[in-house]
Amino acid sequence: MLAQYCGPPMDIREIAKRAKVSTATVSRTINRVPSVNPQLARRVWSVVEELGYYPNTQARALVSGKSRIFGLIVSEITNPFFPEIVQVFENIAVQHGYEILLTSTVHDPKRMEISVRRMIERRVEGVAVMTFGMEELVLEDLKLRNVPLVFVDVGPSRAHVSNIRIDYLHGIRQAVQHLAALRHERIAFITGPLQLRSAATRQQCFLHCMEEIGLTVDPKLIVEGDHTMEGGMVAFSQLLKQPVMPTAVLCSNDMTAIGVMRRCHEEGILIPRDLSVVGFDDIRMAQFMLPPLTTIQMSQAELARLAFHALLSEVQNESAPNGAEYFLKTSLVLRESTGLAPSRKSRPEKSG
Amino acid sequence: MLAQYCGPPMDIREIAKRAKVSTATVSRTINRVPSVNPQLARRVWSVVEELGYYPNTQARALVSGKSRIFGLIVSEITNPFFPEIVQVFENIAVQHGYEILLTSTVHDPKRMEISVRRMIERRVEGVAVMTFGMEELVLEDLKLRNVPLVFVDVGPSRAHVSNIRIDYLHGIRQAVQHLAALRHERIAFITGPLQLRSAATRQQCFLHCMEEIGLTVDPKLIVEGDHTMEGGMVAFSQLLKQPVMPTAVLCSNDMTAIGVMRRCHEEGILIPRDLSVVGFDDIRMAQFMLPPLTTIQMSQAELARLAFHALLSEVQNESAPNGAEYFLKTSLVLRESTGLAPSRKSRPEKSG
DNA sequence: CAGGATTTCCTGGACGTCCGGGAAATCCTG
DNA sequence: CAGGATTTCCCGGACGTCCAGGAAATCCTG
Repeated sequence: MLAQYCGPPMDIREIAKRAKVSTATVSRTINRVPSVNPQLARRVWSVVEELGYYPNTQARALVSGKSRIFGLIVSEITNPFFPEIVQVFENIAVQHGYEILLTSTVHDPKRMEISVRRMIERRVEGVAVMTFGMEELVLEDLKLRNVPLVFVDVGPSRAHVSNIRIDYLHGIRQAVQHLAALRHERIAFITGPLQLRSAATRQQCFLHCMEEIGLTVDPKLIVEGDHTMEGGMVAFSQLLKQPVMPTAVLCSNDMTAIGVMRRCHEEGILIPRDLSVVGFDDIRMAQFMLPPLTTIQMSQAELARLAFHALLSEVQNESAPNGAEYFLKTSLVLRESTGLAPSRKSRPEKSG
Repeated sequence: MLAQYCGPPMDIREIAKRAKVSTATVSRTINRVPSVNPQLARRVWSVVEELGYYPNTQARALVSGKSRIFGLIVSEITNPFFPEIVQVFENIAVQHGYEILLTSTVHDPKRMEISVRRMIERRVEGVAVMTFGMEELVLEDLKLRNVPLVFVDVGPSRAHVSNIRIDYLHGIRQAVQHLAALRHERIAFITGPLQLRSAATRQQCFLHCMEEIGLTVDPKLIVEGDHTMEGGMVAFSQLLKQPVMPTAVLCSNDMTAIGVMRRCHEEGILIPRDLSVVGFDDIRMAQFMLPPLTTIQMSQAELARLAFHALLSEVQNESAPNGAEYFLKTSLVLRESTGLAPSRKSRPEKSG
């Protein structure tokens, strides 16, 4: 039970006084150093529980030089892609006694700069940069201080800088071949913002996979989106202006695909009867769409796990001399937004 | 420009030495105390910039007794309701020089307990509890320490405990009257988990508003959901078993409504032709649905703002003696998931 | 130029914790 | 029971910063 004691000096000294031992003994007790007399330890513990004493992390951090905080930089928490990353990252962090300092730069360099400053001031032990290819200059500050970093896709090979390389090709190839198997030939691609390394890579993979199976890509069927739903709608509107419609659209991410679906709904285009749609990311929302979205999965949970362990092994000095590399696969998950290509003459009816 | 200097002791002492002043002067300089000679100040600043020095927050916290951290407890980050709260809360916090310690108890008391412990260890200056009516026992620990708290809906009137009271009635009344105006009479309600204070209140408001305009509520049309999409699907399946279908469904939150829409899609029930659906929360996803979901808005941004400022005025000792109260309105936003009630004769057929 | 009033700076301690070195207590051995 | 080897504990200092109080330098006034 917690006592009524409320006086300010609820510190290790107070505990020591009440347990009639020195502060050092209290310290060793709560840190479970074995060389402390069990009887004393019990006395200490009982006082600790009675007073509801919790050690002061900042004091600990100060003397140990370890803040036990990791920074986590994402581009936008409200982007449905990120919450699960945050969730999983936080879970694991807590399990390992770490706290996380979360920041969402809303693609704003100034916010990025501020957040880097915050992280340095709090003396984070490492930072996971989940912005997918925005190689930010401000991060130089962190590198100079030898703060371990982990990037996705883009990141220099350097000491204390790890990288998670994503195998976009695998999932995209599956998607393209899936569409091809369904007799699709005019396959459109809506890209992300091309300054994003990951978005550029996805496009290249698409082109590569099409070529691989001998399908030609009409350049007019490649349009640029911005990874938002609105961008997806706009991009798809452009596609609608084409003399010959594509029969399938592959999107650089799920939000784009959702925009496409929305636009289709407005236009009375039925998915998958008239058009097949494939997304990328497999955000949770994808399975909630009507129809549920076929998409290429890139496990957010796994990504978070990799990022955390990359940082953890850096701080535990198990680091590779020149930055470790981790790999994450992507793969197609089939749902209901893809179907047989409509024949050019007569549109086949959806069979139940 | 940052120097190549990388030695560990990058502290206030190092700056003092290089600027040939005492540490106190450096401290006062970076804290912008006016009583420092401008010439010295410039010398200090130039050294600070040159070395890229950032003061150590934990040392500051230790001596000042202020961690400049607020805790933020949400039920689930992956629940689309919360990311925007987190986003806005974080924004304002940073503007005020605060950091946030985020925790999502996944409705797990043990996780809640751990997170409270983490917060106490980091000596948070206040905690916003955004779990909507889970009055948690573990929070006693925080109250005992006089840590300012802010709750939504539920929370004792006590010193250092503020409350945000949500006016559910306003929005729900608008929704009910909107449906009534569209000739709906058999209106169903899918509740949330009833141990949640906010969910129970929403249900009561619904009943009240129906009675208010002389509509009777068939008890069979009140079914319990759990605020998830799956729960919404199950609940709606129950409604489908009724001899007479409702013509409209009001849901305790948007995810539930999305579940209903999904089930309708499977059953070939067209929204809004055969059934009108209204959600609650106005999460961003609501406008992405097909058709876009009519829902009752409870501004997440405003909620976050209120919560932050409640804590801020507590730490600034502008606190009301017995806990302040804040109020947040709700109101209907019309989209496309509601329409005229279908005539009573023709029941919607399953279209295959 | 003396004397006091200000301004401006520095010294020394404190915040809460942990660590190294050494002192005291305990045990074992002969 | 003496002597040494362990175990178990305490004292003093340190982490990086801020603050109180006092010393030094500067200014003003008569």
